[in-house]
Amino acid sequence: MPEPLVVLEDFLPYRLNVLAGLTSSALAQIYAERFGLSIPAWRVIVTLGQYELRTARDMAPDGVMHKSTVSRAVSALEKRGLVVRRPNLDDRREEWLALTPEGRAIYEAVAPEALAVEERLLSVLTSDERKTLSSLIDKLTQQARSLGPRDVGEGNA
Amino acid sequence: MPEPLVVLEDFLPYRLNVLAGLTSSALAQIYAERFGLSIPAWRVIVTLGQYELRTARDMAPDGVMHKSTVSRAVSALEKRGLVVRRPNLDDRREEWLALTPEGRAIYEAVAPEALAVEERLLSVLTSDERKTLSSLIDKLTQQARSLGPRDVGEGNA
DNA sequence: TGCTATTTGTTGCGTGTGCAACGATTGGCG
DNA sequence: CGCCAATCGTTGCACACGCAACAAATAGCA
Repeated sequence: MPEPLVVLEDFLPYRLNVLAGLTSSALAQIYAERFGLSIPAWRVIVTLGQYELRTARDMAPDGVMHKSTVSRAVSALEKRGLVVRRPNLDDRREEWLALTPEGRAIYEAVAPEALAVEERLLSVLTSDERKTLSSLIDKLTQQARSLGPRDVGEGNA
Repeated sequence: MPEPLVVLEDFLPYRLNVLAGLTSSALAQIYAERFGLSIPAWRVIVTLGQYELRTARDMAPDGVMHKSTVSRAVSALEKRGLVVRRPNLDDRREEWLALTPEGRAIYEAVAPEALAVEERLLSVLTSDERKTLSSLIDKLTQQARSLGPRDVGEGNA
């Protein structure tokens, strides 16, 4: 009898989570089944492919990943010989991270597939719509950061 | 030296996950700290507040939540006296679920706060932008479903 | 210099999640 | 009717995550 106060399927955080979850699981399947990578590992790989040399903390700008998550992902990648650590002699608290040749090979194999999934997703949008979407995501993300300045981790709704 | 194949901060699945994670953690804080609800529990509560009478499987349309997640959330809510189960005599495999008065009270307390968070998020968008966003999310969600027809769970990128 | 606070990264712990297997019930079809 | 497949929901298991505490190193400041 009582009219609904919230309609879940119209609730923005819920819808964002459903969409993010769908895209993530599509990608995670590739990362895992094809390359044995977790999502944190993928993020480390792609960051090192992008920046060549980074510290563990740089992997999680704004606390998108928890530092313990990064630590374990890096350990796993190092054990597989995909990433190497080098001491930073200027600040021995941190370490420089870099891809090994094997790591780079995986990066060069995964990246195109990830981009292909992204492109298949975006294929239903026009060029203008993509720009609009990007702008809207930026606005919302910025606003969300200003509201809850805590760590993110994964996310539901 | 090698140019990046993927720029993570431009990668749509990543950005979607960051945004979804930020909004989720803002909401989860309210659910948990203020009402002792997990996110699956919140979804059950809001669904029952919306539909009055549902089965456990209805809580997870399209497999947005795993059925085991729903099962445990319902058990916890029943133990707290917020939800009741009734056998469905027409099909004794499933059970009808409904909010108790206490459950409804919590629903009526949480829902406005959740909507307030949503409104604060959306406050940076114009009315037209909100409609556009909604449309874009729908298009992408539909496309994402057509690509990977598996369960969702949470989601990263 | 010396002392405290801060930062980087690791690890133990508790918890929540997905998966797969299962019991119970129902549906489909010969 | 009788049998096998499919569906609803629960639970044991393994695993990943976040949190908090921690060690090591550095920064800030008197």
